[in-house]
Amino acid sequence: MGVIRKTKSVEALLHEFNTSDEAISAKQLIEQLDSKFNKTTIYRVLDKLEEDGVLHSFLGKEGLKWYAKCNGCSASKHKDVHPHFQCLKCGRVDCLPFSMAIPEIPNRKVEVSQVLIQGLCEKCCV
Amino acid sequence: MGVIRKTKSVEALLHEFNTSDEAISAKQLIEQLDSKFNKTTIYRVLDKLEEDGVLHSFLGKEGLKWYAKCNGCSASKHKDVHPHFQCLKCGRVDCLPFSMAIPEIPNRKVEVSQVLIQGLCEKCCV
DNA sequence: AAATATAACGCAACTTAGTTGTAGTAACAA
DNA sequence: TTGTTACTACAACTAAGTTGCGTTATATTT
Repeated sequence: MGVIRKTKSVEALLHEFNTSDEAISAKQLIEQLDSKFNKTTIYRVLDKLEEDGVLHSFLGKEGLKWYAKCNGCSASKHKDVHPHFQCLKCGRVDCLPFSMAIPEIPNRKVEVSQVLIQGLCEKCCV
Repeated sequence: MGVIRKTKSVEALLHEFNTSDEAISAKQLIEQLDSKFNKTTIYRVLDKLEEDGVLHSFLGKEGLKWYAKCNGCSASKHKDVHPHFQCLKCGRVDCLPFSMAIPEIPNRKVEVSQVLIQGLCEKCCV
């Protein structure tokens, strides 16, 4: 399937991701768009956008789900191994612009990988 | 602080981690020891054991919290960069016995890192 | 342009991992 | 054995995310 209809919620969410390169958590989107859309809608649209390969998702600290625009990654072969960076001070998350090599492991089949690096971001480092 | 008193719950939890090298999720421990201990107790003892450097924790898929015995990692300098492997079929999780180099990032301060690799484990690969 | 099919939506109720407050209990030192 | 206080159980809560379903909106067909 995928995103078929161009509805207001789809456009609003895409707009959020187009105005910034940072990752956005589902929680944050729900808070931000609370007056306009129901949280169920937001979760479902995010699911769809991920299925379509428009966004990819990952878990930040405390198990919150984050979404970011897919740049290199296709919907079919979704083997993103670029790390995500979460600032421990301001909470912001972004995708780091390089790949990390995930090693093959004897007798196991690697399918997906997630690297979460935590620390202080540029702004909070000063 | 740390684990001060040798209570039944502390012993029972340590026993679980000593009889296997696999990681165990908080959820699983609560199910397993449900008749013996309250879930609050289990969460609190796990916290303590982690503070003490006896266990380390990380998030698996779906944001569940997993715990595993600390082998190399000291309580003070807790920069584990060994990957964790979660089997997508049977759900089992373990620590992979090698370290991964987490790169330094310009203008950022890396503090902790987490690598979660998902795929098929030895048993489910066949 | 109206009719139709169905994808998408809002709402409310639910699920569940994890947390908090508190009064009672048990570990351990004196 | 007594006193301090760390630890525990219980119940009530929090919050992210999910589910079911009747209604609405999109896009296709006539």
